[in-house]
Amino acid sequence: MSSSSTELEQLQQQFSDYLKRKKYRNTQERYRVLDHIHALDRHFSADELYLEMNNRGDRISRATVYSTLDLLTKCNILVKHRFQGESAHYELSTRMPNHDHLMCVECGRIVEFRSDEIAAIRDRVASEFGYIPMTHSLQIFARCPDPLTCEHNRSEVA
Amino acid sequence: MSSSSTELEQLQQQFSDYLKRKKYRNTQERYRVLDHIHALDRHFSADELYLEMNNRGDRISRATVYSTLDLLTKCNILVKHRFQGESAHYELSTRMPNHDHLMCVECGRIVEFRSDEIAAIRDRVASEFGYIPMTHSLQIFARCPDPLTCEHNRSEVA
DNA sequence: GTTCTTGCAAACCCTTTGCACGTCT
DNA sequence: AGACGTGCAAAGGGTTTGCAAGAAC
Repeated sequence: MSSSSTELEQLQQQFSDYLKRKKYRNTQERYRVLDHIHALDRHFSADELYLEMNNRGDRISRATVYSTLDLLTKCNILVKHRFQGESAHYELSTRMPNHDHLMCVECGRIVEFRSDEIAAIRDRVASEFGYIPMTHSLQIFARCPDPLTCEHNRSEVA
Repeated sequence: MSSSSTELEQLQQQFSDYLKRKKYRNTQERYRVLDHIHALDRHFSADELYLEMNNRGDRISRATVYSTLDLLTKCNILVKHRFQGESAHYELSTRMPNHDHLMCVECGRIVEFRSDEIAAIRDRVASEFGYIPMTHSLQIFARCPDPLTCEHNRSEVA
């Protein structure tokens, strides 16, 4: 039903609606950023996106990349995650819906998992406070089960 | 039942157990940081803590503050949050248990709310992957209902 | 034509690091 | 005594900002 070009068109429409609603301008740069993101299927940082676009000859400045990522986050096309000790990472809201992250506090290992319950709680809580729910970012901190690779074992065995 | 000195003693014991387990040393600085945090009842950043301690004549360096906050986070005495665009914020795990944060993507306003369900999901998910659950940080992104103060209204009314 | 956006580079802020000195065991 | 931790200041990395040139309306 939904071909990949249709999905991109939907994102462009969503972005365009937002820009119009806010009286921001429809610039080529903003749509070039969106197009490039759509071609990715993973988390990425602002700088990774900046470098990849320029490596492809799709010239753009860091300032524009940062500014556009901010707009795309505000209109709910992107989700922004701030993992421990790392730069901000973004991903399309439509990519792998309702997944979250479990991370080891010792070695930083990250596991992605799905939970529809959390999205339900999110929508309910936001509505209770009169907010319009958009998205969420949940990080569970835990200790990794791997005694061999986890730095856990500075001096203990498990 | 639990006086405030008892609560502090429990935290000190928890910290001391962790340091012993890891063969880290029991330094005065580490316990001074813990004592100061215990006296707070709010979120704080590393730099706020550094400044407050030094303003009180409780001299300590930034490097030690950062290092100690990291240890306190790893042993589950503190939770570390990374809110949008801000420096890392910490709070005692025992402060207002099981609460999370709802934030407006437009104006940054933050609402704290309680949900025991999320802690239950956290524990279940961590166990499923064989991890030892510790804590979590959930941020719900939404749009603020206040049309007067939320910057929302660059050009719209609601 | 006016206003907004872009690009560039410098500035900025938070955090980490290197090294000498001090402290814990 | 030896190893680890602290303090200081400088470096580092990600992000934001100021300003001139360019694009959108």
